This record gives sequence, structure tokens and C-alpha cells, in this order.
Amino acid sequence: MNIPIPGSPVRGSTTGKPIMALLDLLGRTWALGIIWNFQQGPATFRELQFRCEQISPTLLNSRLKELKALQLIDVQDAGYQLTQQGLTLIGIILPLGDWSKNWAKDVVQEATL
Amino acid sequence: MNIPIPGSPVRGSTTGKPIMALLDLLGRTWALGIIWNFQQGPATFRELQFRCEQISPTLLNSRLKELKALQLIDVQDAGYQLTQQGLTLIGIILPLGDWSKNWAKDVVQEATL
DNA sequence: TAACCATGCTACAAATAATGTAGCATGGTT
DNA sequence: AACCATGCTACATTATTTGTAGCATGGTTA
Repeated sequence: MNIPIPGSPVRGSTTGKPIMALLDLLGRTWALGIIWNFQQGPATFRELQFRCEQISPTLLNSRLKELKALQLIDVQDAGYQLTQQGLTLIGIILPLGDWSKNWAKDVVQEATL
Repeated sequence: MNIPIPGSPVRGSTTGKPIMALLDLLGRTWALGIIWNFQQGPATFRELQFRCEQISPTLLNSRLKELKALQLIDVQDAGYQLTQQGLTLIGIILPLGDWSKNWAKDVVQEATL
């Protein structure tokens, strides 16, 4: 799968708008999950596999390459970790944690009416 | 593809945590893009196809079913539209627009060094 | 120094998901 | 009664993901 470069056409959009590249990137299987798991700090490849509950190494490696190419993560002594950009991104999506708990209450309630 | 119900195992996670259901949902092709396009207000099926630049009707319909089942959208006279939950969710992800523009500058700059 | 580890990954076949196109059913309008 | 728009389904093709096995490298013991 091509890496979605802002400014170029991406999966589902030919406009080149940065948001479309981002939505393509984040919309790929496990991309959000991987980023989410960096909340716990830097991690080695195998540690990430573990945090992501047995994600296949093939896919993990693909996603890591994409995130690296797009400068959301980099590799240091401690292993993979969020870049400055990655940190601000995760800062934006962090509220999804609380939101999802709230949502779960409603969805479950509705399902049991 | 199964609808990711909070509280149940979902693609990639057996914990039942709401955030995992949400990340599964949002991580599906075009899910974020569809939600993003609701910024412009309610829309009919064909209007959504148009906003999403020729997304296939098959996929659009699958995603709409998922979003509906999970109460992020519903159907009214004006067509599909965000629910109260959907509105708070889009409120959270809205900053991604500005973030992505900023990010694009950096990524492009790096690519041309 | 040779047998062990752990780590980071690649290979590859099987399973699953997305795409693209055609077109049907329904409910208006002319 | 012919025409249109809308909401969608069917289905074959193509692309992506999964799951398992295992290799290469670089330490660490024994």
C-alpha cells in the first residue's frame, strides 16, 4: 500500500489535501491502535506486538514504515517512539478514551431497551 | 465485517474495552472520511458518495450501517446526519484539520532536504 | 567457542475486505 | 405512461490482512 503523502493523491482522494492523507493513514488497519499504544511510551518491535494483542508482524512492520516515513514515529535507543509531531497528534486523539466510555454506556443501554 | 460493539471482542482486541471498539470502527476504510464529511451537514446517500469522491456504494452502505448501529448517525428527512454522540465525536477530531496542514509543511520540507 | 537467547523482521499461502460497474426497485414528476 | 432521482444490491476482480514459520543478527551464558 502506498504511503499517503500530503500533497499527493491518496486512497480515496485526489485533492492532495493534507487531511485526506491523514485520514487515509489513520484509516488503515491498526494504525490508530498502534499510535494509541504509544501512550505507554517507547517500545521495541516485540513489545508493540504484545501491546497490540498479537498484531501480525507483517502488518506491524508495514504500519511502522508508514508512520516512520510520515514522521509520526522514529527509532531511538528505547525502540520506536513518537516524534514531536506524533506527540501532538496523540494529544488530539487522547480524549477519545473518555468519549468511548461514555458512548459505550449509551450503546449498551440502547441495545438492552 | 462485524460491527464492533463496545464490551465485545472486536477486530484486533478481545478485551472488550470501548476504546478498542472505537479504534476498530474508525480504523476501517473510509469511516473517518465519512464522519469528516458530515462537517458540511446532513446528506443523502448520493450526496455522501459525491462528498467522498466516488466511494463505492457497497462500502458506503456498509459504513453507514455500522455508524447507524453504533448511534453515530441516524436518518432523518434531510438524509443521514450525525447524532448527538456523533457531534461530540466530530468535535474531538476536528483539530486534525489544522494539525494536518502543519504536519504537511514539515513532511514536505523534510522530503525536499 | 559453541550452544543458547532475544530481537527485528521477511516469506508466503490462505482468508478477508474493498473496488468498480451494472442495474433494480421505489417513489415522485412531467 | 415515459422519465428521473434516489437508495441501494449483486457480483466479479483486485487489494489487503492474517497467521505461521522461520531466518539473520547480535548479545550472553556455559
